[in-house]
Amino acid sequence: MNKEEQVIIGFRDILNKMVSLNKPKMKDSFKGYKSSEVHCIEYIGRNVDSNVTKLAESFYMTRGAISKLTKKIIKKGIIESYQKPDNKKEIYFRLTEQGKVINKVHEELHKEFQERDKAVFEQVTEEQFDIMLSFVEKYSRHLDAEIKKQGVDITNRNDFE
Amino acid sequence: MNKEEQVIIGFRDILNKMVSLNKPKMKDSFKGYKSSEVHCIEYIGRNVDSNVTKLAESFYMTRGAISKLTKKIIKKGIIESYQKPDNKKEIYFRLTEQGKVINKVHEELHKEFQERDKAVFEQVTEEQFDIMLSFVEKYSRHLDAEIKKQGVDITNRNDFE
DNA sequence: ATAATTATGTTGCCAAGGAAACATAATTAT
DNA sequence: ATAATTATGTTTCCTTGGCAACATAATTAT
Repeated sequence: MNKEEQVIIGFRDILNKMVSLNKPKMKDSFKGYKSSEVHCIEYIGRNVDSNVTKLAESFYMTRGAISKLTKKIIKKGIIESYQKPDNKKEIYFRLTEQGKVINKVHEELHKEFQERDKAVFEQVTEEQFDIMLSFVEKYSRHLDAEIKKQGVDITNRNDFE
Repeated sequence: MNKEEQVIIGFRDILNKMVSLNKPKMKDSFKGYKSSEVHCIEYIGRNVDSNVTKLAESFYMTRGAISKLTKKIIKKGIIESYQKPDNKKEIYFRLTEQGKVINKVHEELHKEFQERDKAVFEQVTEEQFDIMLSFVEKYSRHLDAEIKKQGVDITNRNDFE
């Protein structure tokens, strides 16, 4: 296996391991809420005027799936939808008070995860971070260009190559 | 967003974009076979004495899911199972002739993907690769240790934090 | 030797999410 | 101004895969 593959597969494994580790904790902290729901809350908490399309693009999921997910958490009273007077098409989401509480807990958990992995990141120098970020940006832009070239819809599930 | 997050989220996006790009190509090349099936074929082609458990660990999926998946592609005649005389418990898989053909096509496709992204990787120096690989290895080992510490089962789905 | 534990694989049930068809609003072309 | 195209969101149908209970084989403890 060459180094290109090693980097990609290495990061895929890291991401999978992080999920394996974080999911049970998430479950404990958010009795009654699914992790997908919590992610949704997180995104809506961070981004004003979130809508189905933006969520779908960010999560690499279909609009259909997001539509169902948001409907479910609206019913639970965690988020609410609203529209703007000059646009009858787009439907935006924001957190309810209850949602803000959950988001707070989630942020705490995030800090706990960062704390857990601090030892690893402390060993990484600024320069090394920049090298990785530069690679990420270049590769991401390259893939964006290819996606555009081939007219692909990126809103699909993540099960990796 | 700090650099730690940027690196992780950046790689997550890259992986998702790669899937978005590769999936349609896979579909075209393997009419009748799902991408999950092709991955399974690839793994079995590369690793002798593959079994349900090893596949599950490699794909971060449950044994149950792999059990169903392998049963399906056995029915299609792409792989076959066998056992060893001294072990009545473990069931191994190998490619059939038909499976080998598919695997060949898949390898070609892989080369095509590498060719597509060559421009990006050519810009990465050996030293930069090593920095990324060193990070990947350290982080991976750290997560392994945490997983062990918490007694987590890693065979679960990949939908990222 | 026997019992308890662990490893491996399978099955049924259920939830999550993709695909595609659809409805409606907004934008662009003519 | 009108038609065609594009963007956004929803719904139905179906597949995938997790979960948990289970069966059986192998290993370890007693």
